[in-house]
Order: sequence, then C-alpha cells, then structure tokens
Amino acid sequence: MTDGAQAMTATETATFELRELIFAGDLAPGSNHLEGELAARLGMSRTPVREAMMLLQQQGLVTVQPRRGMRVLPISVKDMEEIYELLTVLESAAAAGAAARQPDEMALSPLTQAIADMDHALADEDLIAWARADDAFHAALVALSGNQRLVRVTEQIVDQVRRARRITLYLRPLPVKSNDDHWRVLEAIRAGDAETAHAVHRAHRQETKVMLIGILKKNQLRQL
Amino acid sequence: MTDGAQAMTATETATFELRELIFAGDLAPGSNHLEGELAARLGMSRTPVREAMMLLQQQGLVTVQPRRGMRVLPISVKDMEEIYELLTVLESAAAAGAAARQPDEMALSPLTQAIADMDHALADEDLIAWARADDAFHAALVALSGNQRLVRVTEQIVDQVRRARRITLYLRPLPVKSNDDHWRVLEAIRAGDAETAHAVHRAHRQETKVMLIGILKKNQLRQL
DNA sequence: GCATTCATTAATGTATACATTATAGTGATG
DNA sequence: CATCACTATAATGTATACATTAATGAATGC
Repeated sequence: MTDGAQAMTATETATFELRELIFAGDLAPGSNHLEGELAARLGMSRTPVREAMMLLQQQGLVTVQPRRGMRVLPISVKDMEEIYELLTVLESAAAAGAAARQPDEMALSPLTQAIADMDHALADEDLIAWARADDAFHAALVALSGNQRLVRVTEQIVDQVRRARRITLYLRPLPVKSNDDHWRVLEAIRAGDAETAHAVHRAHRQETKVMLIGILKKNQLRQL
Repeated sequence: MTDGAQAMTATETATFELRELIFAGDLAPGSNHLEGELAARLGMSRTPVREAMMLLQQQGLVTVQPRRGMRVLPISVKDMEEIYELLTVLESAAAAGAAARQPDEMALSPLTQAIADMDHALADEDLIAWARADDAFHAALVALSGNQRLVRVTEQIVDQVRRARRITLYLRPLPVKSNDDHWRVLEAIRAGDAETAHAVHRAHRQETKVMLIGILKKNQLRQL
C-alpha cells in the first residue's frame, strides 16, 4: 500500500469523529443527538454510529438513552474533583512504579523531551504547544509504570476532562511551576526514589486540582 | 408489570450471558468464538452479540479480531501482578477517601455486615460464601470513597480477575488474616484516620497479591 | 516436488428492512 | 379548562440482506 493510512472501519471512523466533535465542543455538553442525525452527518448508516455511541458511553464521554439519543456529558465541578482525585492516585502510583523500575536514559527520553518542549513552549508563551507537551509528559510517565491496565484506565479518565482543560488553559496562570514539578519527578525517577517521585507528583496533581477548581468557581463555570 | 424483571434488551442479555459464560469458564480462556456461533447459542441475531462483544472488549475481558471472532483473554501471572497492583492503588485510595469523609454507622453498615458474613462463612468453612462477602466488603469500601469513577474503574478491574479468583479460592489457605485486616480498615475509617486506613488496606492487598502469585507459581498455573 | 497464483468460501462490516415502543398530540369528557 | 385515553409517529432494537475481505486450497508452472 502506498499511503500510510490504514483502512479504518466505519465504526472506528465514527468513534474517532465523534470524539473529535465532543472534544472540540462541536457537540455541545448536555446536547442530545439521535442515531439518525449523526449517521447522516457522518455519511454512514446507523449501525456503525450506534456502535460508536455505545463505545463512547463506556468511555464515560456520553450517555445513551432510548429516545433521546446520545447525550454529551457535561463536566461539573464535582466531576472535576472526582477526575483529578483519581488522576492523582493513578499518576502518582505510576511515578512510584516508574522509579522502582529504574528505567535507563533511553526509556526516560520521552519525559526529558516533553519537559524540553514545555520549556520552549513556555518561553514562547505558546499555550497550545505547552498543553500538548504536558499531555505527553503525563502519558509518558504512566507508560513508564509498565502497567498496561494503568495506562488504559488513565487515558480514559484524561479523556473525560479533555474538553474542560481546553477551556481552563486560557484562564489559568502561566504554568511555570508545573515545569519545575515535572523536573523534580524526573529526577526522583532517575534516582530510583519511588517515595519522592510519588510524593512530588501527588502534590503537583493536587495543586493543579485546587487551582482548576478555583478557576471554575471564580469564573462561575458550573458546567463545561 | 407483574414481575420484577425489567425488560432487558437483547444486547444487555448477550452481554450478561457472555460475562457469565466467561466467568464460569464455559468459554475457556484463550478460546475463540465467532459472532454466528454465539448468536445461535444465545438464540438471537448477530447484531446484539456483536455489540456485546465490543463492550466486553472494552471491559478488557476479550479481544475481537476480524476473522477469529471473540477471544477470551487468559490471565497470566503478569496480568495478575498488573491487576493487583492497580487494585491496591485504587482500593487503598478509596479507604483513605472513606476515612476522610467520616461516614456514619448507617453508611458503614455494608462494611460491618460484610465482615460479619465473612466471620460466619469462615466458621462454617464455606469458601463460596466467604468470597461473596469479601467481594461485598471491597465493593462497599470503594463505594464509600464517594468517587463514582473510582467505583466504575475498580469494578472493571475486579471483573478481569474474577475467573482467576474462583480457582485460587480453593488453593489458598483459609483467609483468617483477611478478616482481621478488614476489621482494622473499618476501625481506621470509623476513627477518620485516612493514613492508617490507606496503609492497612494497602498492606492487605499487597499480601494478597504476593500470596496469589505464589500460589500460581507453585501450582504451575501460567494461564487462567 | 515446491511455490505461486487464482478461485472459492466463510466471516465480518455495513446497510436496510422490520418490529417494538415510548412520546407527543389530538380529541373527548368531566 | 383540565385530564385522560387513544392514536399517530418517530426513534430505537433487532434481524436480515448485501458487500467486502481475508484465508484456504487447488491447480499450474517451474
């Protein structure tokens, strides 16, 4: 085959497209969408759309109700709290696990690269690039835990808060401290110090949580 | 309606039935099953079976491959390690969360009931009843965290190890220490002592993990 | 005798047809 | 005017038909 694009099944296309629409806010939080509508919009029959809807429901992005179609789940302040508490637990466990495994420099390179990218982005005040690098850091950290199930679960939870993060990104202060935190986590992992890696990352996530919740409340953003 | 059984959709029925078949081992670990076969077996068309297969795949119980049908995922020693590490993290976080919320006695009653049931089952040497009560304790503990997402995620991970636990149940020593551990967790929650609740439950799960892994290796059970 | 290619077949992926069911709307009745 | 029942309708849930595709096996050429 000449093009790198592997053949995607219609269900996969639908799942991907719907996720994009949800993350971008093109399917508004709280809005309902019938199978037929979405099928027409995506240019396919109801069957793959229906399957995609079920998958997205299980991923915690939407709910599907018999005559109301697919409802895009809004993210409330309480949801943000739940999600960040869970992310704190999962990622700090990953940090400890990564430190315990004593990865070599090559294995650590995604972390170092992500930190470098974050530094550059911060110098350029390019928030989009910073968010992308921050995501990469967190994903790489979880991957380093070596626990594939932890990776899966964390990805799913991160997805649930993706839309909210796009919005708070422009409301939060410049994330200078984040970069420092990440550096300290990396150092602890390098040193094989699971305790410190856990504690530092845990504190980082908890601070992030408090900051974001504060932003939501200050800006009266009760739903995202 | 006169009967309490609410109408289940065929997809729900298929999902439920397939889960039961997988948990019971009637669909053997590692075995493959085509859509058509399962549809005939369950007395329905391919459509709901196909949907159920996708859901079970997302729940981490099976994989679905184009021409091979649904493959029931075997649980290896490494899987057990992954799962118990994750459960340790999730449940001990739940224990800490429960303690922090200071639930009243009524909220704690599922825990006390479960412990009582475990005591009775142990006195009767009724392992099945003990396992059921143990499950109830862990589920109630996670529910007490108040984090709905934590509940969902934990349920999913527990399901992945359900089949293995049915087997190790008869290979492990009588779980006398478990009951004591659970009692200490309950006491810590009562006292609002998140640190202790976390530490005690964490130790409990880690000991369980070590014991189960030991049993698997001793009995040469490389796949379950 | 072995490898390669082509055809056949079986299973999936998707579309569509059909059955079921909940909801909205209309009309009648108190 | 409000309420209840009934009907019409629209959306879903399921079955089935159809198209696509990968795997198996046979046949042919080397």
